[in-house]
Amino acid sequence: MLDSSINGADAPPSPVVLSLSESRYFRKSESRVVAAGSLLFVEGLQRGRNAKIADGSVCLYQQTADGGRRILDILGPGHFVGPYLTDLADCNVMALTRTRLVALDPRDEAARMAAAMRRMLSRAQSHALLLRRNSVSERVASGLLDLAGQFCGGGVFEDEEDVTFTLHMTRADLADWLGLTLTSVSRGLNAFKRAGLIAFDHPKVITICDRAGLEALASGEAGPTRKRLP
Amino acid sequence: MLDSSINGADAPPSPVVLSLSESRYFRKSESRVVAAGSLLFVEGLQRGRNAKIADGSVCLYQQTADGGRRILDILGPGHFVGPYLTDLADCNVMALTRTRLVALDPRDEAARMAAAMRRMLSRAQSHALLLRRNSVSERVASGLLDLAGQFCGGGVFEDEEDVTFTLHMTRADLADWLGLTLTSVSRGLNAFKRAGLIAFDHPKVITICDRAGLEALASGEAGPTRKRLP
DNA sequence: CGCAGTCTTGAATCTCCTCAAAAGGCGTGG
DNA sequence: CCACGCCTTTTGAGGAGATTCAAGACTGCG
Repeated sequence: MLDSSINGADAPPSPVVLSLSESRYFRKSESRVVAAGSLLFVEGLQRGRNAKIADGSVCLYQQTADGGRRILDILGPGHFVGPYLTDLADCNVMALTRTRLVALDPRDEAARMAAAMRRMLSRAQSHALLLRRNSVSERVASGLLDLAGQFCGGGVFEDEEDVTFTLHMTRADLADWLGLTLTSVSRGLNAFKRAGLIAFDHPKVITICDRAGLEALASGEAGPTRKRLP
Repeated sequence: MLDSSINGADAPPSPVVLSLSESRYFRKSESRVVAAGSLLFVEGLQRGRNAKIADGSVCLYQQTADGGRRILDILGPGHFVGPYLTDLADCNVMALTRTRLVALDPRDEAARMAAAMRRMLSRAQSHALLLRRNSVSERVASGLLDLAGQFCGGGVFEDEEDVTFTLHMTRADLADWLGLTLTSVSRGLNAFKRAGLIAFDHPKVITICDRAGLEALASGEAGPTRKRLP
């Protein structure tokens, strides 16, 4: 699913496995392009360097015993990856597309990592809250808004114009992240499309047309189909 | 729900709201008993002290706009509470029973908080993984095992003997935490009881009889009722 | 062009939720 | 001490929504 999902114009034939602990690949103040589908960190790797995502997209996942993958989070530019994340709960990080990482200044690495940890904790709690709600619409809408906020080009995401971004993942990955099935995600996206909330011709290029409507669905306002606590 | 759920033998008539930022209530190397249902931190309180739970039970929750509560986590002895948690995502901490807190030695507070943050991030990710699985059995089994590990008396939880612990929360709180409804939790618990996995006469005192069986259900092995990725 | 993987869509099943009512626990007050 | 009321818990019947199974369209690539 995740492997070979993106078609880089000049991507190397085999994915480049890049371990940040190998300094020849990654030195201070050096940036390096990582091919799509490549593992940034191999499982159990203790040593390594923390780095900031400059461009591209990365997913934080967990390998299960039966060979399946559990996507915990999708991280775009501005997020930090590295041992501070992967050391904890035997998580791995994988690039979903061509991703450029930049090293951190060792002088303020500690402070950056503390802030990144707080940010990731907040994201994990928000995601847990999202998964608590059972509705497909809420989950898909929330996921789209999260991705739009991360990949909407400049990062402003303020004006009322429609924002377009590319999904660096398949429907199956999206379903994995949102705790749904492939078919449910597809149905949800197409329902939003029919309702005029979003638009897409190519399945991977999504345009958000009615952001307010999506936010209403994401917060469970319009149509609390199922349970809601008083 | 959360309020006045526990009947302390000599609990004060009205819950004691205890803010750790008030040094007269909480000074270094001083421990204090907190009555059930009392708020440890009021919403938005920025200042305060981090502390370790010595005894009792505490829940980390989020207040929603419509007045509802969303329980993010249940924390027992050994966990740390304080601004490091509540500052992040407008979370609150509330005692579920008589809880004793102890202050931290300021010399190693920073290291303790970093470790506590990692631990909470790991827990949040695990909980998100749990909520991704839709089955009632998996969620209830996982929740019981988590609570048993936290409140099983000594903390060993290794021997094959049955372990008994008290639920410091109602079925509704459990359902809130696990992303289910009250009735589903009750059904799940009674199904486990009928199956001989657990036992309880009093609804709040649970005995785990077949831990291996619970773990099998928690991991989704026995009876993947719904979706499972290949 | 054909193939493999991805995406869409349909129909049937099944789980969980909603609504509802009854039983049990707990503290209060007579 | 027992009755009463409040809250919690249990259990039933019904229905809505998601999943499962399955087949067909689309994209990208060799």
